[in-house]
Amino acid sequence: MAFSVTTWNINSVRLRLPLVQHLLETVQPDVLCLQETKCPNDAFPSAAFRKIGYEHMAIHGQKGYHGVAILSRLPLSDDQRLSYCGIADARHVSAVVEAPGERRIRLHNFYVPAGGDEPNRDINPKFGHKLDFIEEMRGLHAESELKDGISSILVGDLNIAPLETDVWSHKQLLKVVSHTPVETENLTGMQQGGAWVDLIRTHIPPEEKVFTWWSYRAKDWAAADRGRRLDHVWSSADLADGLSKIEVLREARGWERPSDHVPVTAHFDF
DNA sequence: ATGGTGGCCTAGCCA
Repeated sequence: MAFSVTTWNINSVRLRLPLVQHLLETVQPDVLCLQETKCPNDAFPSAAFRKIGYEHMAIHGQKGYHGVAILSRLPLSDDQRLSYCGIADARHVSAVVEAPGERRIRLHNFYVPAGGDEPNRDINPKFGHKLDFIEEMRGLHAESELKDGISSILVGDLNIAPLETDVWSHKQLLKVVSHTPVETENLTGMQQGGAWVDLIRTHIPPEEKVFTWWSYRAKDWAAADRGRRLDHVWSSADLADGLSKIEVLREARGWERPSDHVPVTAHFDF
């Protein structure tokens, strides 16, 4: 039984609607999780997605900033929108997908705060917010619903590149927000404490560099290749064995009017 | 080198 899920920080779903449609028509994932939709719920382009077979949606948007959405060809149920750090930002949406083989999977879709420029919470409240957000995410466990027969997948733009090979230069980025030790330790601590499996890294060995984001500010993003792996696909251990392929769509960074993030797809064969 | 580019809330934030 095949099942696939894609995560993509789209940086405005309305501006890049044609790119999302192209992805859905070519990659054809069962589920697409978007971040930074930057779109209030009543302006979300639901009809366009329904028209190409993605009839089930769980959206959590707000005006101008953040925003997450789950689009699915398979039925969704029990959607939830969690609030972190007591702030009502649209940074999380979750739903249970009815996957093939009567498998039920809880999908969590996150947009973690970027954290500002200065990696010091005493002078930069955004960095403190990011650390607190990750700390609160520790409460989310991969096996929390397994007793009810529900497996878990956590995806999204976590804005942290944990491994040395998740950035173009480990040394040069140690003091750059997204790759500081306090962030990377907190993120890997969350994986261990919550028993999440980093699916990208089960298929791409830690010796190999892998990036999902390249800054808009580079003159030539491909030539410089100064990327970071900010986007993640994690799962509960019971699903990890079923992973058949991980696809990081690097070419999407070269599309017309691209997002600065590329889609990552996990293919399962249960 | 303290820039650079891009999106939305028109112009200052945020990434």
